[in-house]
Parts: sequence; structure tokens; C-alpha cells
Amino acid sequence: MSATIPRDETVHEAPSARQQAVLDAVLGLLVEEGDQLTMDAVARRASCSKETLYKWFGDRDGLLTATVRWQASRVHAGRDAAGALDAAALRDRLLDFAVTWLDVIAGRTSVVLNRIAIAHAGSRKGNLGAIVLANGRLAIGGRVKPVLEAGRTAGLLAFEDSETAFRTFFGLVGRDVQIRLLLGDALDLDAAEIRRDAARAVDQFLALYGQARP
Amino acid sequence: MSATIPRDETVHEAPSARQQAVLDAVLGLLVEEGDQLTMDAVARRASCSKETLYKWFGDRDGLLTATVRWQASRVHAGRDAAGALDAAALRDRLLDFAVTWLDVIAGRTSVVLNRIAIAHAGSRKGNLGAIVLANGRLAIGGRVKPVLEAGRTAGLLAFEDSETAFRTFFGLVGRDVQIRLLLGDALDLDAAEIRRDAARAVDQFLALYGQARP
DNA sequence: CCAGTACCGTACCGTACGGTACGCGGCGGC
DNA sequence: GCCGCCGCGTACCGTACGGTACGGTACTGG
Repeated sequence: MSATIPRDETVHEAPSARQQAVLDAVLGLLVEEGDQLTMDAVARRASCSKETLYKWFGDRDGLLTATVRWQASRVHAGRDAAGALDAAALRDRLLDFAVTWLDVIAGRTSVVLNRIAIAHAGSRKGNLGAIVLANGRLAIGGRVKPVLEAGRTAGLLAFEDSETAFRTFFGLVGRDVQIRLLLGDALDLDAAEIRRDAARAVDQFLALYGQARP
Repeated sequence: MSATIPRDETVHEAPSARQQAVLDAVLGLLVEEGDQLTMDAVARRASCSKETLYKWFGDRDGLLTATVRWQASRVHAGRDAAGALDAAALRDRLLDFAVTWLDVIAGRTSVVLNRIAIAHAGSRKGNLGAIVLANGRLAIGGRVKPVLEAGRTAGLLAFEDSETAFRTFFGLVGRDVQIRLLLGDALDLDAAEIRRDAARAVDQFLALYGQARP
């Protein structure tokens, strides 16, 4: 009677090492082959059976969701050391955010994952889009806004609504980069160009919102 | 011997009225049903046979391409009256661009078409992405840059590279709107909010690049 | 009135792909 | 040693959908 309880092994929390390997296979496939990812291809690439895939991830969407989460979990790594904030420190922090953000959205992986999520958002049950949004735009917003507010407290910045200020920052940094990459424009940014663009964006942002300490 | 030359009737130029109706059916379907557009559904909606669809548009991609072109052709309608440029006129022109652009990208149709094009760009033969890019981001750039340059000539703006200046303008106007909509965020902007956002973007742009006439 | 054309409706074909079933090998516990 | 279990490989099923074929109808030119 203790006959093997089905027990939902679907991945909801941290994936095991083997599962991570599968997810990496998905990412690799996605990056190399564009989308049109098939379960067969994943199984072959990850050297596992489709049955296992379905046991672990439920269905194709589950696999995609787990992949997006997995990728998100490795991007988040980043310290938010909040120290004393003078003008130089503020600028550094913003510059760091800008460079990191541009690095992320310019990466093949981010582009492909965003494409998947966008396509998914177009066909109902759009949790993928929400997940990407939460780990991308909203996550960076959640981390930048405290810095902006600290800057305001320190008398370095002037704005009423930190959300609005952040969105301006976001626009100045991202500009047309993301949409162009998503639509397949070549536009390869090297590290130097990213740094230059990020610096200009930060300077512009400070020109708009900065104020000399009274 | 004059046996009905096959004669490629594929739509390359302006579609006939009936063809336009078909393309409008595609747009309607796209907007209402999200993507997962099937040829069957199009034929049913447009009250035409699949055979005709294939005769006119070649294949599914051809239909999509024609749809994107068709939509683009109706958006372009807009006068670029270039008159004398004082500060107020410059501001008006930029504001007009900003409002128009936000209106477009916030529209259901634009969102859906961009989703299609982005998905398409992910799976090789990405002409759709290129077409959307050419009629969206690049088209607006081509129209704004002359205005910026006229502003510079008139001593109202200061910048070195009009492309860079335009990209800043683009970022200030669009901010996170497009990516959020593409990823399925609700975010419905009413006309008033669009106007307000556009005005702020223009003001910020002028704050960065404007200069009092010497 | 006839021939030709255009196009609608529908039935049909082929295939790709999501999802399932089954047999086999390796590895733990008794 | 033998027995579950886990997971690999593979064969298989069902279906959705892109694309084609064909019969029927309306219109046009001669």
C-alpha cells in the first residue's frame, strides 16, 4: 500500500546540479540555434531522456520558466554596498549600474531569453514575460531607486518621484539598444563602447537631476 | 503554347483593396487573438480561401511581411513641414514627434507586430525584424535628425553627432515603455499621460542639448 | 452562349513537435 | 547475491498547422 507516492518532483526551488546542467544545455541551445527550441534537441544536448525532462519540469513551459529563473539567479550576483554617499560615490554607483545593465541586455543570452518571453507574452498565460520583467527592468529599478533616494537625502539629487527619475535613468542608459537587438540588428557593443555610453548616460542623468550640495 | 504563364502575383507593391482587407483581417486577428496566427484563421476571418492567400502572398512569412508593410504604410502619414525654426517651433516639432512615437508604440497593433517581428528575428531569415526596425526606430530617426540639425544650425541646439543626440532623445521618450509592453506589462497610457511624458522628455532633451541663442 | 479566369469553400497531405510508454543498464539497500 | 529505483535511449502517438488539390460559382470578354 505504500505504493510509490507520485510525489511532484517538478522544479520549484533550487535545481540540482544535474538539473542545472540541463538548464545550461537549454541556454546553450537557445543561444546557438536561435529559438525553435525542441524538447528532443534539449534531451539530446543534455544527454537525458525526454521523460526525465517532463518529470522534472512538467512541460515545455516549465522548462522555459526554470531556465529563465536559473539565468536570472546568476545575474543577480552583485553587491549593493551602501556606504557614505558623496558625489563621486554616487556617480560610481550609477555608472556601475549602467555598465552592468548594458552588459546584460547586450548579451546573447539576454536577447534570446527576452525574445522567448516576448513571444510567450503574446500567446496568453504570460508568466514568462512577467518573470523576465521582474528579474530585469523591475529588479534593476528596485536596486537603483534606493541609491537615488540616498543621493537625494545627501542633497546630491533633486527629484520628486524616484520611480520617474529611475525611468529617465533607464531610458538614458538603454536608449534604443534593447529593441534594436531584439529585432535582430547587429549592433555589437564592445566593452569600451559600453563604458563610454554608460558614462555619458550617467553624466546626462546627473545634469538633469543633480544639484551641487547646498 | 501560350499556356498561362505562371506570372508571380505575389504582393510586392501596393496591395489591392481586397488584399488590404485581408491584411486588415490579419491585423485584427493578431490584435484580438495574440499571435499563434494560423492561415486557416486568416482565411476564415477574411472570407477567402487559403489557396488565394498562398497565391497572393507566397507563404506565411510573405503574408506577415505584407501585413507589417501595410501597417507601416498607414503610420507614415505625417507632414514634415520645415518652416523657420525658433525655440518654440523646435520644441513643438520635438513634442509632436514624441507624442506620435509614444502613441504608436503604446498601440496594441504595434506591440503585436513587434512581438511577431522579434520572434521572427530569433529564428533565422530575419527580414521581418529588419522591416520593423526600418519603419520604426530608423524611420523616426531619419525624420528627427534633420530637425535636430536645423536646430543646431539655428543655434538652438549643441551637439556633435546627430545620431547620438537622437538616440538620447529616443531613450528619454521611450524609456521602459516598449520593453514593458512587449513583455506583457499592463501599463495603459492614456492620451493625457502620453502628452505629459512626451513633454517631460522634450524638456529634458532641451535641458541637455539646448543652448540660448548666442 | 461559351471559354477563361478569379476566387471561395473544403477536403486532404505531410511533417514537426509536444507528450507518453517501454526496455535496459547502473547503483543503492538487505 | 537479488530487488527497487532512477534515469538514459528510443520508439511511438496525437494533433496542429503549413501547404496543396479540386470542385463549384460568379463574372468578363468574345
